[in-house]
Amino acid sequence: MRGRSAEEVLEGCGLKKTEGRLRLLKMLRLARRPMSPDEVFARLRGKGVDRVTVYRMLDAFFEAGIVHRIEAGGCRRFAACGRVHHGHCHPHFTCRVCGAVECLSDVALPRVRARRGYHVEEQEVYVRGVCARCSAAGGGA
Amino acid sequence: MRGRSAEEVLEGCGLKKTEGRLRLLKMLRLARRPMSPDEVFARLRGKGVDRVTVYRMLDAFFEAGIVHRIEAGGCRRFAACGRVHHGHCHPHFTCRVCGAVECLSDVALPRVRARRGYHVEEQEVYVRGVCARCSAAGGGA
DNA sequence: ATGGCAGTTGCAACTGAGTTGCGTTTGGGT
DNA sequence: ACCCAAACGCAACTCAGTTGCAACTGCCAT
Repeated sequence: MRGRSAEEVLEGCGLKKTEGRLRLLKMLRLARRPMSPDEVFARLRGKGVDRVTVYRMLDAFFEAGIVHRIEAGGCRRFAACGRVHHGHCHPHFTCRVCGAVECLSDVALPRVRARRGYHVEEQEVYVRGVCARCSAAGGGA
Repeated sequence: MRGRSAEEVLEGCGLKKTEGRLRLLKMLRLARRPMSPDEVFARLRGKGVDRVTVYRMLDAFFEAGIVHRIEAGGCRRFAACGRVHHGHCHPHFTCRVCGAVECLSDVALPRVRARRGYHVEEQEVYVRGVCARCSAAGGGA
């Protein structure tokens, strides 16, 4: 996925290249961290994009596998952080102080072994704590 | 915590022993699997317990550390599954077919190492798939 | 035992994320 | 250029969870 333009990515998965989608996809790729639908909507405000459309675009991206979805921080978040597909997973870190969410793409993820008879399909790991910036600012106290 | 009566548990953490709390705590301990506030409310229906009170009792139990809270399956769930305290964690399994959630208390949980400067406080692991019963019934197909 | 009060509860109204229905617009294949 | 499924905007709705407030009740001190 990295190295391909937003246009190519949309084309490659059969999604129409509308102005809103291109804008959203580029935004997510630049953000490099999971964004909530609300954050997305706030940034698109004034561009004539509806709240519902944001949800639908994000869902479409997720369905197409070009974005991954996490549930951290009380609401859903979406991220385009390379090599994304269904079932893919890496840990996500949520800062208790500033609320920021990050993908720990570089952290190895040990898979839980299934119990007898169980069929594991995907796995998510959420880590909560204080991020480096807030720690340095004494926010962890 | 195991081996102590519900009354002793409440007493031990400074919570008043009201009829509703005792009933709820006993229910959670018998359930042995995470229950959503709604499931709890459904079971207490007719007992004159308000929906808001259910939320508040669950929060109080969680604050007191006698119950743990997970976010699996789109809504919050609470479980009293022994040896519970803040920051404690074990994987939780959600069945894609029947929606049931289980604690995998017996599964070893490898901890994610923090990045430089980060301060990890708690970690949750969610596993999604098909449970043994649904697999056997062919639900995973 | 009883009096007081902080902790707890019930009710009603609210919030905020996400969904649904439907009529209109538009990308892109022919 | 034409057409139609896909995409969009709007409005109204659902559902989980929260807040404010008045009434009630464990439980501790007297």
